[in-house]
Amino acid sequence: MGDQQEAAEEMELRRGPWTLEEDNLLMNYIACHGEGRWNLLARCSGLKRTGKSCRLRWLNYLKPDIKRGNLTPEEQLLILELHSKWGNRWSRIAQYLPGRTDNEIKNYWRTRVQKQARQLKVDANSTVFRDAVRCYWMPRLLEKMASTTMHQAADPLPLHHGAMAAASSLPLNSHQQEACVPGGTGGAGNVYIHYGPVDLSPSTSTSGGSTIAALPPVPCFSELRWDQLQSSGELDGAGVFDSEMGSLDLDGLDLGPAEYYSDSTLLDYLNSSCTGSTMMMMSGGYNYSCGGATDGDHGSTWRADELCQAAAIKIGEWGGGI
DNA sequence: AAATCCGACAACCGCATCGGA
DNA sequence: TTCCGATGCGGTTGTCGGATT
Repeated sequence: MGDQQEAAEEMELRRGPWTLEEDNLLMNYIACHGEGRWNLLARCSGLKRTGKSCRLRWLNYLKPDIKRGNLTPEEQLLILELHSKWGNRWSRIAQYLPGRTDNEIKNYWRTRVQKQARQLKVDANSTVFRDAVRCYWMPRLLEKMASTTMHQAADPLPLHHGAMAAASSLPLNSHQQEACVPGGTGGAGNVYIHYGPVDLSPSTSTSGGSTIAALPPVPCFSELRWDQLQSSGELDGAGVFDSEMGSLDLDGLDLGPAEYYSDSTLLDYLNSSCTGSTMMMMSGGYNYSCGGATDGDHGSTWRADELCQAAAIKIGEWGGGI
């Protein structure tokens, strides 16, 4: 009898895509009772779903601060960097991309990044592919970011003010709030500004305060948790965003000497030993400086457009469009 | 115009971990 | 200390819509 009843209840459980009515039920219940206790929620809300399903639907789709739309080049860059460090730790990576879910990041990796690896006929976790990402994909993303920034700089609309206001109104979870106040490193560098698919209407500028207004206009990186990573020591110097200076220093993005971009095949380059270089992108001129890190000498310097042009050529030779 | 392919993403499943009794 | 339910995480599958043939 008990088994039959359980089986009958099992039969009633809904699966597959959520309907608008189910979404409304779930949102209303959470609005009244808050998140958590998912099994209780599933029983009491009238939803014929498992607690797991309710939790997933809320976290991945219904939660108000979920960000919609394509991943920005900045977000892609951060995913590549963090994945190279942590592997498939999707939830951990997601902590550093506000509004993005682990599921979304995982899907991005599987559909975009692994696709590139397949086209190149290498394993996505192989050293060769990781080096290819660092040497060619990341510069390409940086190029996109640079062009976006320059475009925004040329835009007469006061984008920054609207975005700052939007940022000030966006809630942070407890973990993120903690990260906003790293001990002993106060100052403007610890204030997060949200750019991207948020309401950029200047009319929304209500608060934000003088602290935000005093920030330098460095729109592309500010949304991400570079300084959270820096303050927590997570990157161990592998990627540091200096909010005050407005510069990004990605140690380990080994670009190698200039002749590699013209004279060598990519495989020759990847097979060569050129580790430990430092790549630095300055917010003003977008210059990359490359060279051996052992002596602290950054060597020769190229402009971003030159470098990315070379990278794009190499990517084209490989037949791997980004 | 119809059929097929393919990419993107939502959703499910199994396992691991955590925390309270 | 052990058990068990709740929750979290990562891998995988299913579905849908746009692109291509």
